[in-house]
Amino acid sequence: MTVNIKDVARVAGVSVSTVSRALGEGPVSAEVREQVQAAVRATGYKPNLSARRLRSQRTQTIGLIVADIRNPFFTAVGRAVEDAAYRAGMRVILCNTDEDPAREALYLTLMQEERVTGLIFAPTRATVDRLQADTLDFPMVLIDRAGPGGQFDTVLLDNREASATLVDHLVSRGYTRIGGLFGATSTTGVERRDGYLAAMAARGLTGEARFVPPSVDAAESAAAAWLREPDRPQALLVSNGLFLTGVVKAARALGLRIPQDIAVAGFDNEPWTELVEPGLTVIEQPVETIGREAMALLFQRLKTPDAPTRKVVLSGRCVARGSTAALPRA
Amino acid sequence: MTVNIKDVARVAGVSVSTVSRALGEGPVSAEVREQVQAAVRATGYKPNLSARRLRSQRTQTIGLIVADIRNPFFTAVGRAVEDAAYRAGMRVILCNTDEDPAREALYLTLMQEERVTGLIFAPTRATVDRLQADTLDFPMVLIDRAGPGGQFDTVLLDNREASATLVDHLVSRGYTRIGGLFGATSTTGVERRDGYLAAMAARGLTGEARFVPPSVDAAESAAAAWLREPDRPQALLVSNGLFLTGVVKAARALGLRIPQDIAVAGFDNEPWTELVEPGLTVIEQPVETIGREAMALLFQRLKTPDAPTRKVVLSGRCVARGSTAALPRA
DNA sequence: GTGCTTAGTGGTAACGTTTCCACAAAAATT
DNA sequence: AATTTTTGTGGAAACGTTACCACTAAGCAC
Repeated sequence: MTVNIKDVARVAGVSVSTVSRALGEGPVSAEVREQVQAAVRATGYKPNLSARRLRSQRTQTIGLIVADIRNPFFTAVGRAVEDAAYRAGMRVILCNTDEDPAREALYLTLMQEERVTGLIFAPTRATVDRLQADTLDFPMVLIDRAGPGGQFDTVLLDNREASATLVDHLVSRGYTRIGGLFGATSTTGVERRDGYLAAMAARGLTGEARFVPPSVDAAESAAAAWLREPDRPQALLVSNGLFLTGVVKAARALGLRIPQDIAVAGFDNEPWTELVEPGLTVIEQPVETIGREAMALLFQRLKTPDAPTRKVVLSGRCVARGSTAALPRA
Repeated sequence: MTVNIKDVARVAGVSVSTVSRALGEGPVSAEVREQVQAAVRATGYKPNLSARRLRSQRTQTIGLIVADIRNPFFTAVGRAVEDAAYRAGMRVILCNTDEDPAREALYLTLMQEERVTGLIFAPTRATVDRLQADTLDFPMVLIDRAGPGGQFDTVLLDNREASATLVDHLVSRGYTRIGGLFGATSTTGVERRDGYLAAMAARGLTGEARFVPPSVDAAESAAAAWLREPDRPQALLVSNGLFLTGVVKAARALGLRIPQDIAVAGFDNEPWTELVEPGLTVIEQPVETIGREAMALLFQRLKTPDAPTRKVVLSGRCVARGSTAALPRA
């Protein structure tokens, strides 16, 4: 049926092992290498990666488990991870969990069965505590979300700082009654909540944080309900790009103007946040850096398995726009 | 080192073949199956997928090659493909070509080496003509872009119709000087251009189509240049979601109001197109359907390899918004 | 009771590579 | 010139599965 290394060997008039060496490393005379390459071209030989992986015990595959590739944060990170992987001659297996712990568990065992070289994982709060380094046969790097202290290499945003930056920004523009909308399933949501509450307290203000399931629709209805309340906040701090869409939708639906009726500040500097009037103030996450750094940590770990665990904390950049324009003096 | 099927057999007190049968199909007594499962739990056995694939000659893997997963169209399609694949117990290998023919060729041979069960591919114009069914050892389904007539199963939008719908819509709102911005590397761009020109001609109007490389920045600078010309068009038809971002950016930068100074109609009903004032008129593509349908075609082809090639053409839905509001009578 | 199917099991040969080992010839060292 | 090292090569044993074949014991029809 399909041509294998034996066929190439026969055509080239050399042994199987010589073909293997000619295609990979190993001492082969220039003459023989030429013959082998010619035989490969003549036969249309394509090495079988399953066989190679089985024999060599190196899969050259890395796993990437995220909540939802449609979340623009994960889209960008995923793309960066894949670029880095393919550049290093590795493949990527991508899995979407939709923040469902059952699916996380499923994909985690899939990764074991694939014998991945390494894994990059953005876990929910529910599974993050169950994670045990010693049950895995490969290194794992956590992204976006914090794991149990010091067990895994991690790369994430300084979420407390970022939230505080947004609070400070809002307060400096005159807002005092500021509400916060956070993702319920991730440690990220919790950290951003904490940073928000701490910054509010430091200013002598009391905040109100609400948690919502991670979807545009959930954010929209939560925001709509909140904005209909008689003593609705003057400003909303919104924990991610999906939520931002929902919040702006809700504001529009209620006929509320941004920022006059409700100011908005959030996360993820998507192109459209600049375009929707009057421009949304956001924390820009260094998404490419996060993906690249995660791969770098993974490769480092593979090289030096016993090195101490590293945690890379990156700072976001505050992009101020019209959605948080200064409140007119009362 | 890592536990294999032999270890399980020893612990369960049965033969290797019995373990294999107990975990897969095949006649096994209830009692023995129970023992095997216990042994699997006790040993923490995880089957080695590389070995399984090599021996069974079934990789249960499908390839997905797209231009850029960050293009929201491909993000959504990709997600739908992955859902369908995992539901069928298959994995997905995702590759981004950035519309580069060299990378397309690279990934195509990668797919051969992976011995994928099937491939879903959105090729550039440059490679689409080179594609030969007989050089591939697996079925391939083309998405979004048309291939050489009748050689491959295909699922795509009715691009001519969609463009014509937008033209008709614009004309009915009073616009006559309508320009078109299309992607240079895909047949999609060409088809949308054709539909646009035909519809214009049918109305007795002459159109002007410009092609740009597939990136936000290219679209932005092309649009900016066009809109600075003295006899700039009244309306712009924009061939995809990435371009839309660029065009709106360009209009904003030049201080042009939408639709008073420049009307805009485009493709891809992203959430933000509703939010950016005054709302962008777009053709909504049935992205989930496209992904699911591609997988369905693939499975159908695997079941009946010799069935005639099928081409599924889906209609877009026109979502009219403020960016194409009626022109005041002159 | 004899033959015939079928469920359940074990042994073993693949699947297509890479890697280890042995060995010869050539090259480098003493 | 004798020796050690290096270079290039082939044979064969893995890697961890599944699938094929052979076989026993049990069930069934006559």
